Amino acid sequence: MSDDLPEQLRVRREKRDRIIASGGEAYPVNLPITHTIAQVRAAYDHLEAGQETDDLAGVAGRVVFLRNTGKLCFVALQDGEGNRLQAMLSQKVVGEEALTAFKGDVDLGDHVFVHGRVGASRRGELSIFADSWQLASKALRPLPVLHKELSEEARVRQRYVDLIARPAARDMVRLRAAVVRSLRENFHARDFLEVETPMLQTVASGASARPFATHMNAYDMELFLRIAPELFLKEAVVGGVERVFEINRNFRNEGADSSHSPEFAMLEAYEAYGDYDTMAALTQDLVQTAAREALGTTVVTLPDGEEYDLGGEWAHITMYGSLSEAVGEEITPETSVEHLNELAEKVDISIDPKQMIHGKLVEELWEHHVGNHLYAPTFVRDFPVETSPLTRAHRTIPGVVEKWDLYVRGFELATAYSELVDPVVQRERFAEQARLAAAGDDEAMALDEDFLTAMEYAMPPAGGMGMGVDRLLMALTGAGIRETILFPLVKPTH
RNA sequence: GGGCCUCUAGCUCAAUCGGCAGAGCAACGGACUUUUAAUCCGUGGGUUCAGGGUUCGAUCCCCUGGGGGCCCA
Repeated sequence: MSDDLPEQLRVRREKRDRIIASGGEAYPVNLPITHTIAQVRAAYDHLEAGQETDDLAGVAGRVVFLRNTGKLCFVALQDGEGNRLQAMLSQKVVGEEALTAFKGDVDLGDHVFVHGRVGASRRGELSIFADSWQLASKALRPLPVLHKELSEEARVRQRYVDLIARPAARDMVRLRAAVVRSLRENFHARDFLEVETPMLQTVASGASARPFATHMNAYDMELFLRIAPELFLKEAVVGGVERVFEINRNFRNEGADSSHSPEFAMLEAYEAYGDYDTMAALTQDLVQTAAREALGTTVVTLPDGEEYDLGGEWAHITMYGSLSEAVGEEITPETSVEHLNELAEKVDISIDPKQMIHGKLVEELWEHHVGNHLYAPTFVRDFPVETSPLTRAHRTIPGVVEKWDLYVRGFELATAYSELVDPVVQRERFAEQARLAAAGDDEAMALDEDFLTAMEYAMPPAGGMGMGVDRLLMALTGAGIRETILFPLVKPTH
C-alpha cells in the first residue's frame, strides 16, 4: 500500500512509523511551551550578533527552513502569522543522540518543539540554542517550494498550504477579520442591533437572482437558500427593531467569475426614519472607517502598485443625468422604449425582446456609456422604477426611485434605497414582477405574501443598504473575489 | 453561454519537424559546528489530466471529455 506512494510521502510515513514503533511520539498531546515565537521575537529582537542570554524558552512552530552543517543544525520555526524564529541544535549542547534523531526524524513542514537558551547567532539571527527538542507533529506531505508562487489552482484547492506558504494569503484572512470587526463595531456604536434571519426560505425574494433549491424531508416541501435577507430584515423593522443589520451569506445560482461567487457574504442594514441619503453617509463611513482600522489608511495599494484613494467625500451622479451627458441627448423616464432600443443597437447592446422594457434599456445603456468607465468611488442615484421593485418613488422626480448603487473601481460595491413602505404600491410592484416572470425573465423578483402582510402592519419610513463583504475586501486590496474567500467553491478534480 | 490560453516529478517550470522526458528547489546516501533559496560528492524519482484517433513511433498532431486561468456576453 505505502509502496504505491510517491517517494517523499513514503519516506515520511516510514519515519512516522519508525518513531512510534521505537516508543517515541509523532503526535504528542502537549508540549512544555513557555513562549510563543512572537513573544520571543518581541522580547529579544534587540540582541546583537553573538549576544547570548541565560533565559530559557520552550517554543514550537512549523519547520520552514532546515540546514544541517554536520554537528550543528539550523531550523526555522514559523507560527500561523508567519513569524519565524531560528533554533540551533549543536551536538555539544543537545548531545549526539538527540542531534542524530533530529537529522533522521525532522522534515520541512513538521511541527517541532525546541527548548533552550535565547540568544543571537554569530550572524545576528535571533535563535534558541536548543538543549532539547521534540517532534510536535509529523508532516506526511512535503511543503511546496516556499520561494515560488503557488499556482492559482493549488492556492484555492489547498488553502491551508497557501496559508503556510504565502504571506499575502495569511494577510487576507487577518484583514478580512479586521474589516468585519470594524463593520460590527461601527454599527454597534450607532446602536444598530445585529440579527440573523433565515437562510432557508420558502420563497427566495428580496433580490433579482436565481436561487439554489433544496428539499426539506420532514415537511416534504421545497425550500430555497436565500438570495437576500432584505424582506426579513424589513419585517424586523416593522416589529420595532428599528436600527438593524446582518452580516451573513447569500447564495445565488449563477455564474462564478473574478467578482462573483455562488455564496458570498452580504451586509444589510436598515434604519427607521432614514433614507437613501443617510444610507450614503453611513456607507461611506463604514468603508472609510474599515479602511483606516484594518489597513491604517484610506489609500489602498493595489497589486500593481497603483494607489487608490477611498478617502474624502465621494461623488454623487444621477443615472439619467450621467447617461444623458454621455450620449449627448436628454434621456428621461419618458424616453420611449423604441428610441432607447435604437441607442442600444447603435452600440451593439442586445436585449432579449421579451424583456425589452424602459428600465432594463436605461440600465444597460448606462452601464455601457457610464458604468464601465467609472473608477473613483461614486454613488449613482435615481434608478428606473421597473428594475427596483422594493424602492420608493423619488420624492420630487417622477418616474425614478430613490436608489443608489456605489461603484468602486468600476464594480458595484453597495446599493441602498429609501425603502418602499406603502403595502398597496408594494403589491403592485410584485404584480409587475410577476408579469415579467411570465414573460420569461427568470430573475424577476418573487412575491412573498408574508412580507406583504407584515408591511400592512405599517413599516416606518426607512433607509436600507446592502454591501458585499467580499467585494469590500476586493475594494480594499485589489484582489479577486476568490482570494478574499478563505475556502471558495472549487470543482472536484474527478 | 462564446473565444483564447493552460494541465509534464512533491512544488515551480523546461523540452522534442513526431524519435531514450529535463532543470531548480524538495527527497535519498555521504562530508561539513554559524547556515539564511548554504556548499561539495553521489543517487533515485514520471499513468506528461483522462479516453479515443492518426502514425513504425504521440508529452507533442486530431477528436471527445475533465480541471484551472483570462477576455467577452
